[in-house]
Amino acid sequence: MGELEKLRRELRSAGLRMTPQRVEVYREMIRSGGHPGAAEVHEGVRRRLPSISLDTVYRTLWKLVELGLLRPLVTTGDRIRFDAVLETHHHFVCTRCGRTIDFTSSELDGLDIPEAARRLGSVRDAHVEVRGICNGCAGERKTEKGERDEEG
Amino acid sequence: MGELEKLRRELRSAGLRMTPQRVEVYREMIRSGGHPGAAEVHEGVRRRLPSISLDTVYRTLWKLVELGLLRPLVTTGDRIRFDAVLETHHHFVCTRCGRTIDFTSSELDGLDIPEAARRLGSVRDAHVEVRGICNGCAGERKTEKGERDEEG
DNA sequence: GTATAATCAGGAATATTTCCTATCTGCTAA
DNA sequence: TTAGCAGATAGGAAATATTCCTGATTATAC
Repeated sequence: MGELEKLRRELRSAGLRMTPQRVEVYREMIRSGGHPGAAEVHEGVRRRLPSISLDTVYRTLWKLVELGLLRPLVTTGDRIRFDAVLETHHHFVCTRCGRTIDFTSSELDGLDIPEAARRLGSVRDAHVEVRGICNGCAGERKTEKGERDEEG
Repeated sequence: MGELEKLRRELRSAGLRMTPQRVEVYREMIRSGGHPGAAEVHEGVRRRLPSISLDTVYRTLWKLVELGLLRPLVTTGDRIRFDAVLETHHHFVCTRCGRTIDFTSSELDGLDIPEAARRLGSVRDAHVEVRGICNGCAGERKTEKGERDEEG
């Protein structure tokens, strides 16, 4: 299914409108492939919708999270970053620099959700968050805390 | 091992000092049992160290994250929340209200980390994040976005 | 004990995120 | 196809969380 169809379907089933702003924010998230923050998304979408406001970007991003199309990441303290939920993937989070790196794993997909979790609500999906020190940080001897910000 | 011993060990091996502020911030995190933000921790610690500054609380929380003793949560947009990494537990995150609920699962503990993740750096731990709609939100028909804030 | 590098308190500064509201628009039903 | 309306947007203002800066203090190794 095309990604826009997915968007259309989710918006529809939630009784929300398919506006150009919503379409472009979602497309920008997919196109970026990474974990952009609201400001990056705003900048990207402006190329197509020059007058879109930052507030709309924020509202839209959170709305898409609610619809399950995006996922906010573990915070790194600098800003909120988002991740497009496309095929299943998992995250390696570096506790030193805060970078979140995607990886895939067929073993981890299809992980079955234990009863203890299902009891808490209706489950939509699950993913694994692995924490540790990334190779980049392990290499450089000293990493200032200020670098928590960076992310690819 | 006592939690304070763990703190002492981690601080030591990182060449950091064991200050009363660090001890109390960590103890407060453990005592809270939940997912407090910096302001709550500050308030709690003040009972024992009335003059501790909010800035110190922030610095200490991030330092403890770096040491692997705390974990920042998936953001909900309002503030950064932290989780003490004690016995292994996992998270159910409600995409509607943003609440993060702990659950335990012996099946999910001891999940083995795939090569694809180990390649990215030195792994410390892993946990599963299940997403869906919590029972609370499923009950109330309408949930305003503003409620993303709340958390127990 | 003492030297010394690290940490602290407090307030100021920054930046991100959200709020407000008049205006506009996508969607549905006729 | 079009009218009507609930819902969405823009733009700037406001709130709030987070970090930075400095002189003073403190924990630890020796």
